[in-house]
Amino acid sequence: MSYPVIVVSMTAAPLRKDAARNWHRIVEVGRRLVEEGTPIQLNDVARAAEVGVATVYRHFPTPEALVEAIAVPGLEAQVARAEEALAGDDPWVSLRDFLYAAVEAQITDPSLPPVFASAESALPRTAELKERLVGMFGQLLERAHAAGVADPAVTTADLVPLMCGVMFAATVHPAPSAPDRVATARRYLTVLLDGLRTR
Amino acid sequence: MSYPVIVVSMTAAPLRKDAARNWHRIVEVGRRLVEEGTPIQLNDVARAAEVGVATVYRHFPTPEALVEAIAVPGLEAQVARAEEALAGDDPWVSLRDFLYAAVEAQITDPSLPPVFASAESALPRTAELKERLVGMFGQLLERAHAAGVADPAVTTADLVPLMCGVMFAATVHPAPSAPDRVATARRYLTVLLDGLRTR
DNA sequence: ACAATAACCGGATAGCTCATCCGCTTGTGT
DNA sequence: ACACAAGCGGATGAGCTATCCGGTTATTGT
Repeated sequence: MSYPVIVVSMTAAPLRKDAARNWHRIVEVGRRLVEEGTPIQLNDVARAAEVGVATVYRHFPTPEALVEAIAVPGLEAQVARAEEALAGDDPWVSLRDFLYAAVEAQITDPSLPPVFASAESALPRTAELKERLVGMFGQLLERAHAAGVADPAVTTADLVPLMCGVMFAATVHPAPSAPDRVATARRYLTVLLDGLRTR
Repeated sequence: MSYPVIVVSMTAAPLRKDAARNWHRIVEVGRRLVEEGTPIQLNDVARAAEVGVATVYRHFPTPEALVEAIAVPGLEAQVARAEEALAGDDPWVSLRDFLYAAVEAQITDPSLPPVFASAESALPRTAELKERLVGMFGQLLERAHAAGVADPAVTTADLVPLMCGVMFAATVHPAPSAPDRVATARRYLTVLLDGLRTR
């Protein structure tokens, strides 16, 4: 998993040099742990990052907050994809392809699912990205509704839960290899899309 | 939530009188906790059941084991329903109605979802019930396949994960009231069934 | 009825994880 | 160079888990 580095203009916090260094170390370690599927324990993160425990807790009050920070590049990538999708002209194809890409991203990057599954965010940056993303989800679905190709009984508010459901279904009894998990998730999404499409 | 009492002929263990009494007390407390959504802590259960900690751990080595014991009546009820469904003559209607009932049961009885979500069982009784149930799921789906009304791309092995996905989708951002949650779950199952059905 | 004995009880306790507090250090602006 | 704010880190206590073992209770055979 690697994303293009995007420099964000920090509106609020001009972090001190050592603080920034530690922040990066912590996120680095966190990313490694998330990737290998280890459940995140903040004290362990501190040790692995060669940083005091309090430093970790200062930056990230809970493991979820750390996961959110780790998820930010992935969320940004999704936003970019959603923008591309909205630029497409076939509402159904745009929606479908975006959702396939989303599912694949969520399997590949294990920091994403928990962020979508939890209702509120610990980090403002994540909250903002999620909100934008959900908005774009909504537009994509609205377009499909307007074109009469998507079941109007399924609303914008349903889309995120349904996608979480697909992810969950594909990982409850997890397939051994990552490619298998992607394939399974795609299959389940196909079923969902079939159910979503009007005929 | 209440089920008819079904006396099971214990093949292996004729429990001593006091042991049986404690077992019931523990399960009773456990059921109450599960119903009110409190995460199960075995030491708390012991205190609430007015029983030693070791007694609880002896009967149920892990919280999951206790949950499984609590889920048994619910599982038995599902088996009964599945048998009824298999007695029906329209493959699609049987499958559909059974799945609706299953979803409703799983929302109503919070001990059920974790049992289906975890791959292996701590209690032999639960393992047996789950196995039977999955087998009947399979038959129901097979019949639908044979009648050409269900997408052959979705196999028996997919059915449980997909149902778990529906459950998850309906509870990620949980609706306040239980009836609302049931309604949501039914809606999501409708989408799944639409995607499952061949046209 | 009464041992003998096997099954069972229960709580004290050791090991472990979590998260906070506070004395000290480091970076930053003047 | 100095002052001071910002940040550091680990010792520490609170809370939870699960085991061990001395004592108790039911059961079985006579």
